[in-house]
Amino acid sequence: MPILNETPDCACLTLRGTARAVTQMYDETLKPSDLKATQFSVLAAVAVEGPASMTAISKALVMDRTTLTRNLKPLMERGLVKEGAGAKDRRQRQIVITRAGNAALSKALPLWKKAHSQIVDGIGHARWQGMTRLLDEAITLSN
Amino acid sequence: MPILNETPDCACLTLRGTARAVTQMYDETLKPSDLKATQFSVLAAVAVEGPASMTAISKALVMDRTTLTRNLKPLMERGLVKEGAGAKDRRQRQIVITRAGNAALSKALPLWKKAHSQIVDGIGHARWQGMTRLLDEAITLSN
DNA sequence: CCTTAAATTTTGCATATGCACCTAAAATAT
DNA sequence: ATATTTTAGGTGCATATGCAAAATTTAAGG
Repeated sequence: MPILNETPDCACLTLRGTARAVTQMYDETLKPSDLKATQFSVLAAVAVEGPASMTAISKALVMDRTTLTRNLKPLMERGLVKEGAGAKDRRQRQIVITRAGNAALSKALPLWKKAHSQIVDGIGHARWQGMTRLLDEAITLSN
Repeated sequence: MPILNETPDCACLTLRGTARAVTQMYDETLKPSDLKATQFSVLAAVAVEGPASMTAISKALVMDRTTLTRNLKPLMERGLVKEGAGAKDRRQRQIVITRAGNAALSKALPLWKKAHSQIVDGIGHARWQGMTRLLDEAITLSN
């Protein structure tokens, strides 16, 4: 057995593993809404950011621009979001949520709340706040 | 602007975003070793778990069995891990690290330590311990 | 103007992720 | 001994992720 007994502590491994586990629970809980956790987040971001460019949405999600392009694709095909017309700059695409998108979001919201509570209530709101701060610090330290 | 001003707190979104940011930093730091963060973790797990079955390794990594199958593929093709022979049960595959795999791991280890320190030293060891506990709790709450 | 630089987004390539389903082999039951 | 169930693993399909490079359009410099 070689040198490595320290790697189990790996920050990246731990964070990725937790993200995987939590994502699976969210996916399972959101199943009746036909949205996956990531799709819900993207849809919510489009809803909140209003008509917005790809770059703006990707920044709101702290997600790579090119990843957003592909994550929007299934939502586009299902007609939950669309490309709006009000683009003064012809390079930009103004992404907006559709009526169907809002309906899907409304349907998914109570399921999301259930999944969210399972984590946040389980950990406790105060401790969850602290955890959020730590996660933000980890992001800052990565940049 | 609809109902959702609560979703920015989303546990799943926050955890996934942090995992993405941290992974990118690890990937960048590990670049000279020609290993990505996930590959490093898988390789380290194979090294530590010794000759072990797919299921055993996937459990050690808290990773889906089928995901491990594909994550091992590039490592296999590069000859960093291989299938050993000592399988009494013909269903099982005994995965072992190769000499080249150990060399790659040794080369990557100081880079991993650098990336790890950037997060853990930045946050502080005590607080990182607390964070690890919280992340473990989140996993438990997801099951 | 016109050339070059900058901004916005998409594509090619490669890996990462997991559910549903399939195959094969071993364990158990009858 | 044969049938059933359980266990170990892989495949098909779909999404998720991001770097490098391309395509398009706008802005800036001379």
